[in-house]
Amino acid sequence: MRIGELSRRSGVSSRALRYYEEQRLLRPVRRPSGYREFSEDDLDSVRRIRLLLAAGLGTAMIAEILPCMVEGNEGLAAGCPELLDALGGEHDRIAASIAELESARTLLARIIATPVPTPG
DNA sequence: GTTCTAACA
DNA sequence: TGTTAGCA
Repeated sequence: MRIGELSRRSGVSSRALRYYEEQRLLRPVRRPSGYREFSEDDLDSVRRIRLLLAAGLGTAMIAEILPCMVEGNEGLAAGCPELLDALGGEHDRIAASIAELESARTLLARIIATPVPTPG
């Protein structure tokens, strides 16, 4: 299928799909016309890419993970255990970010709740 | 009309 | 990432 169809079926803009190719997340073949030709599997790939992006992963990491995912599943294939370490690191980074944000929120709430001393 | 690349906002 | 220009 061409980029327009994949875009419609995936709900992802053609601009984004070209970007994913540039980031080597997708490898469509080229027709003699120069048009990209995507496979049915690419539709699943796009869904996974969106899932992984939503999980806060960068395109480089996603490029490594994608080949390790199988069929309709969103889990990792047994073949790439080394990725679990990297993902664990990502998980920890997110946890650290959450902790910082919670701290900031608590501080802000305290500042908001603290009454200004009235002169006198 | 659709897609392509490149470039700008 | 959206949009636009100029092609094929």
